[in-house]
Amino acid sequence: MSAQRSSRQRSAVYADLLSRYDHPTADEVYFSVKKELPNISLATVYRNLKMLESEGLILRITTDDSDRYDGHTQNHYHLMCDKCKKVSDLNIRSGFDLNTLPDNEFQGEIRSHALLFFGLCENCKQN
Amino acid sequence: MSAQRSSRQRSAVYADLLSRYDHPTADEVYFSVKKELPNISLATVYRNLKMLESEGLILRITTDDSDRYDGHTQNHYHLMCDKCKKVSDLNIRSGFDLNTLPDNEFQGEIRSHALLFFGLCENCKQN
DNA sequence: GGTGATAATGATAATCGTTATCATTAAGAA
DNA sequence: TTCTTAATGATAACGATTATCATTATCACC
Repeated sequence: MSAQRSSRQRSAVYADLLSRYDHPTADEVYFSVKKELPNISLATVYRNLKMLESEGLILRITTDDSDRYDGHTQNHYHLMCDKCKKVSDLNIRSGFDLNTLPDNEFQGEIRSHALLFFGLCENCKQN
Repeated sequence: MSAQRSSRQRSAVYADLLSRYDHPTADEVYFSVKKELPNISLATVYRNLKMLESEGLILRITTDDSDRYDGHTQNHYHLMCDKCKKVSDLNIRSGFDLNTLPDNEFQGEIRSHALLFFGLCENCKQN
């Protein structure tokens, strides 16, 4: 019943994300993977990004513009630069668990969160 | 030069957001305001939501689906329920400033952040 | 190493939230 | 009241993402 099969396309999409740290959009992954698999379709890229995300192999970063993807799933956050709009990695002081941040009155259940910082990346801060 | 004028439409959009706590989408605001101003256009709602946001009078909550709006700008966060998909308010233990969370190695500048929690709202947790 | 069932693909149409366009209306200063 | 032009309503356009569907390719089983 619905066993998953491998495909060169999915492997290529995943390998592309593992090889880079610039948090590309689906479109950017598409053009990058196209160099190796010229016939790949944009729909296939979207499909595989979604699959890889649901398997927990990659992260999707929701922004005001297009979503961005990250092949590195170790715990970290992201900064979107107000000036150059690039997304960069941001490490957090250890010992924090954001999911425990809500006050004690909250009777629901926190399972996860999405956090995106804004400001100036290191490059734009210096120039 | 480009003085802003008032309009019944903008006032109605703002009043609607002030009167509710359910973080409606643009579409939901549209149908709500339509009761008072039957001829209002969806484009006008979008325009005014954008204006009000840029003036800092309302908040926009970016989600995977449609954006949602909040007329109450006191510092607080939001939870999107995994089950019912509603967005509810979430107060945070005082004393935290998330913008200081990145470790000391970061040489850029944090100005703001967007944080959305996921899990179960109080209603869905109980049922 | 075939072969058959079906998961995955490529091409493209469709969807949907949001924005742009533009002729018309209406604030509000003079 | 008049005049300038900001704001509106209607709707076309846009862009990111998803759905559709005929074709291709994986891989469990012989």
